Amino acid sequence: MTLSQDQLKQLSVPERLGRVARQWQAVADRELAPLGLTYPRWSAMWKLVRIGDGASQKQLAEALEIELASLMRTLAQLEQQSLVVRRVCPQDGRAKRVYLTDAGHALVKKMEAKILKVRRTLMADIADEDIETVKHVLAMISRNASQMCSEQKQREDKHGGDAQ
Amino acid sequence: MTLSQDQLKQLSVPERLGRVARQWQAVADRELAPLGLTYPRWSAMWKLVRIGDGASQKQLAEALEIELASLMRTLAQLEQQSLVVRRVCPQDGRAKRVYLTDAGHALVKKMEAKILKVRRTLMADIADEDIETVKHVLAMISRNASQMCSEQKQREDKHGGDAQ
DNA sequence: CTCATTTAGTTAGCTTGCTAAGTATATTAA
DNA sequence: TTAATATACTTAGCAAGCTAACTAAATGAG
Repeated sequence: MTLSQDQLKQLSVPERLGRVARQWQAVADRELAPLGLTYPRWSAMWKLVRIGDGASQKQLAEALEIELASLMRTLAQLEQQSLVVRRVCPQDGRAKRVYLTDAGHALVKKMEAKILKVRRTLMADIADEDIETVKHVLAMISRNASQMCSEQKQREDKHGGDAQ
Repeated sequence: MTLSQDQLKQLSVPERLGRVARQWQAVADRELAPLGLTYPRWSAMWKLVRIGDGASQKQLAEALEIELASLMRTLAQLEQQSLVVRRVCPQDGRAKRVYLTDAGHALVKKMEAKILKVRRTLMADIADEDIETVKHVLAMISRNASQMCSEQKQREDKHGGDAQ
């Protein structure tokens, strides 16, 4: 797990992203484990509070930037732990709204300090303006990736779609 | 897959890391798919060439920054595709050295252009000094995470190890 | 030399991301 | 109204990271 400066230098940016993301997740996971939560579970609850209790599964998935299908399992687990409930939306019979239970709300309160602690520790000694630069660069990469991705899809449609 | 600037702003740094890493990997995966390769497979071959054909599995895993156990599956697949072979090291009967086959070498040559294309595209319009900043910040986070991780482990050992 | 410890590799099984395919409800067009 | 399409959810199964537990070879202490 320990990663020397030299080792890190040999990795290109994209490789480092995945590596550091995994590392961050592992640390957070370990910190939140005593509450009986894993990274995807608490992050779903945390995000739900931020976008508003009662959001639809679809909205929550979008906010978390994961596929709806990926969210299903996590919500099922949280529901089984009686931390959230899903109820059909009265306005739209297809949609289901997600609500924290009382136990869920209580747990979110306990989570908060730990999440902030992890974030503060991992970001220690990093200048604010450097963080802004990182955010900016990540946004650029993300945009470039989205663009390249749609170009790739077009290409595939061309080749698969018409067999000229 | 498309990610608006606004959406991205709502994600905190660690969340963005995972998100962007997954995006990068998806794009690269799609680009390399015509060669019959997935991200972990070509990146193992690519790294093997860079650290030297004939490195041990252990060394390769370290260079890739993944666990040896995670590498096993990938190497087994590559071996089945006849792109690499694993042979017991004559100097150390425990270790196995990994070598590219002729087909493996040929494929690496084909990969190169595509990998560089992806990297160039995703990094387009990003200033070199900003990239340096990103590398630096990622290294800091990584170090902070390693440190926090070992503290967490110590805590666990304390609690589990001796029941004082 | 012999036994204990370390190290490299391996297997098995978990997690959580993904895509693809299916169902039920809403919406739109004819 | 009815049929076609779109949307929200769901299920099933794949991919590749991880840890834990095991084997076999090497190393080191006595």
